[in-house]
Amino acid sequence: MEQKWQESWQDNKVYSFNPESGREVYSIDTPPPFTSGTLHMGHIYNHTWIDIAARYKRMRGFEVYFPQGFDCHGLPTELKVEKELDVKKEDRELFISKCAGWTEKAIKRMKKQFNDIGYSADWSLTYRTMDEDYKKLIQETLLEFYRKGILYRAKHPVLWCPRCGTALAKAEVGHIEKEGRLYHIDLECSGHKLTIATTRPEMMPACVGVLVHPGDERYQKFIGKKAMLPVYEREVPVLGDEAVDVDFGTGVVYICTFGDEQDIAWQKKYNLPVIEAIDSRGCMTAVAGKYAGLSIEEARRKISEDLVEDGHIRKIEKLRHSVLSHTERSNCKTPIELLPMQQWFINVKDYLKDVVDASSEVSWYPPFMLQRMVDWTEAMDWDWIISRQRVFGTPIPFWVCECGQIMSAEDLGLELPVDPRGDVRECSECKNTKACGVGDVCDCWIDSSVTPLVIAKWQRDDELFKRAYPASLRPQGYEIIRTWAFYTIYRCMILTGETCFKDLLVNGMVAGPDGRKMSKSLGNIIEPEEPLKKYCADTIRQWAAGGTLGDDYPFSWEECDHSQRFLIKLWNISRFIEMHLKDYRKGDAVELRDVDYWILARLQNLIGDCTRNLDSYVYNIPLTDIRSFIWHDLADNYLEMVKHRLYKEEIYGKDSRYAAQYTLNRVLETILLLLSPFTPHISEEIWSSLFGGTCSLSNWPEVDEDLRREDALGNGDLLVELVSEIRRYKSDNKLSLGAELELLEVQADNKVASKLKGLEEDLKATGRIKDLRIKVSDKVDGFELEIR
RNA sequence: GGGCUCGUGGUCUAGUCGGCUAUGACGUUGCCCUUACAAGGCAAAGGUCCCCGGUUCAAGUCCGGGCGGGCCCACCA
Repeated sequence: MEQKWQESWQDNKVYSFNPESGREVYSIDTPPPFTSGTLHMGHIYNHTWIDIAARYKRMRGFEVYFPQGFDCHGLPTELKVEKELDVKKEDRELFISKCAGWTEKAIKRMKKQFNDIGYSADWSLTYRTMDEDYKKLIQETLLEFYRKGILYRAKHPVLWCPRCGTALAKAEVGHIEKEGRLYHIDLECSGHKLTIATTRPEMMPACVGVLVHPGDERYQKFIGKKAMLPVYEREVPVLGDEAVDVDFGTGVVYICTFGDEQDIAWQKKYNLPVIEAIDSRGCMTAVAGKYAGLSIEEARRKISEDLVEDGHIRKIEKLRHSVLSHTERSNCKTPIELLPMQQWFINVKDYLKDVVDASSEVSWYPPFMLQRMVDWTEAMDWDWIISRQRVFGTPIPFWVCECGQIMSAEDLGLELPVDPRGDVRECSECKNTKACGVGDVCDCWIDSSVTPLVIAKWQRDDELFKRAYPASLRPQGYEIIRTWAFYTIYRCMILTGETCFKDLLVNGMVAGPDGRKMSKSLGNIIEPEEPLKKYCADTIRQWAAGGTLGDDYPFSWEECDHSQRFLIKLWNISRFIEMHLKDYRKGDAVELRDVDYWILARLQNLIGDCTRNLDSYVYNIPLTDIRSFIWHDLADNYLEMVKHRLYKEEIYGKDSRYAAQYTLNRVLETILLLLSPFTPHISEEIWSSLFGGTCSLSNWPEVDEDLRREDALGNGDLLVELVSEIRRYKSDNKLSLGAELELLEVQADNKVASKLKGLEEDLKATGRIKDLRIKVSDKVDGFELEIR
């Protein structure tokens, strides 16, 4: 029946945002998944949390603003279109339309998957980063950054992926540990051998200096001299610098433009020339002489062979080291080169303190995740390279003339969005028709890092913006704190002067059933189709709710089994209750018994605990508590202890039966409400047949303090304990639980005896006892039983 | 190397402000069809709470040190 409810929710627009309701808006800045064509378990996990939050807040009386967008641009789509549809990038317009078409289909599939788990987003609010409106807004923000002087174009060594043929941001690269070689190469220096150690001999043509530590006695004498490079017969200065590690390799390092970030720092510090030895395809340039045109790996092999042959190599040792590689949002893993290139940048370095301040204003769940943001921000030493040499992306709205003049779409009086690629304009400076539209597109994070503005309709709908910005909640995984969270906080702060969200809910990653990170090589990947085929959505949702804030969480078939069994149990409980509520009429005067007060008191505690936890985005504990209450307190104990009152009105009286009905009705009503955010389908199904109306739009239950009676808790617990003793006796004596007992004699102290006064009837009936005797005795502590 | 985080029966897990016999699930074993449910119920076995030290009347919990995972960052050219 889940599909029935999903369709009903969608068709009747049950969860549509209503700006007229007058309720306080609770807006959710949901993560737009990349449109790969399918959701993975991580999405199921994360978005179930989001949906629980949305459903809970709705029941708490908020007007929940719950859009779901899609992040469309990206290299994987380009690669798929090239391969599957055999369309070439060079045919730009066709290529882009094919990418868009492919993405449309992907979104359709992914949207269905969202609906399959009972996702309560308002699909009329969906945004897609490839839409014209969306690109328009992105370009507006870029122009604003340009006007503020934060967006600039410059030639600078950039992180370059030779395989993907594009510049990358720091956040897109990481280190991969690899087995490499450390080459010890002799250089000639005033009649002596000076031996450098390097992992990259192919960088030799770009060598512009040799460095030693100024305190290193072995090499002090060389400082200020010139060293002769083998093969190239070129002299470079020998310099002394504190940053050289005397213990690594030979303690002599050669600096090349550019081998790593340290080279950039040294080149700047000593004002050394820049030699570009590697081109954008990852091949050696003309300066490499006889190695020109070779790939990096070929050149490395070749030059090391030549150096060995000529006797310049003293030693080659194996070395495990980390290689900067293209690791994020791509399975490319190609080593990164640092190439000086004209690129577009956004100045972040001058705003890092503001980002830290803004991040600190956000309430982080769990709080320690703030530290990750602070660490990342404080370690940031590069501006953000936003240009990508790709095709399917948001174009950068500028024209650059050969003379160096830059003109924005605004300068040209053009309406956004624009696609300047291939467009040539007259330069406003030199008046030549040589201003070419920028051929690059934006980094995907440029698209996605203004989602709080997009959803709140920034500069489009001031009324909505006032109510929906800052977003109430930003849910996301910890792996994109340094990207999505960082960039969003930064850009929205620049654009609005405000921190863009109030609460930041951080989830961990979904691990495989073996507890290890899901990966192809471990063969432990679970696709959502698999569990969704076997279990229903309310089951998967319970699994997802079991995760803890910020922690990685394994997928578990056992947990699904248990969750599924719980649903069946709940179904049977409600069937039982429904059966006994057929003739129940609400509103008559009710005289509750001790056991009734007991279950109702426990229910009040449950409501309080659940509310407290859900308010701080903790889901695993309340779900466990609710399930335990239903299974054990309600089903195992309460139901068994009131059956006699329900079935035998002629013995126990009409009032007693009515009190039990009243209690059952109230308990069932409340637990369905508590469960609704977690298991909306079954809650709705039972609710609709028993109570009418829409469970998930009802008010969240409030604690009734009058029912929170300590004495009722104590009395009920005593009854549970006694019943448990009787069950143990029957179990030990291989009797069925329905077997009648001749005698139960309770020796009780005064305290227990007085508690038992209101429980005798229930004890006798539940235990099937013919003769119940209670004797007050000061010899016992609590109670002692004699059973026959 | 730095930061964060975790370590609880065979496996996973709860444990707030230190407080009685350490929670629950899965699995295992025995028994039982209880006028909702055998996809159930009742019960049993199973623990040096990673180790060492400290604070305290009292430590799984707080502090210090160590060991071992995980994640992030930085790197060694």
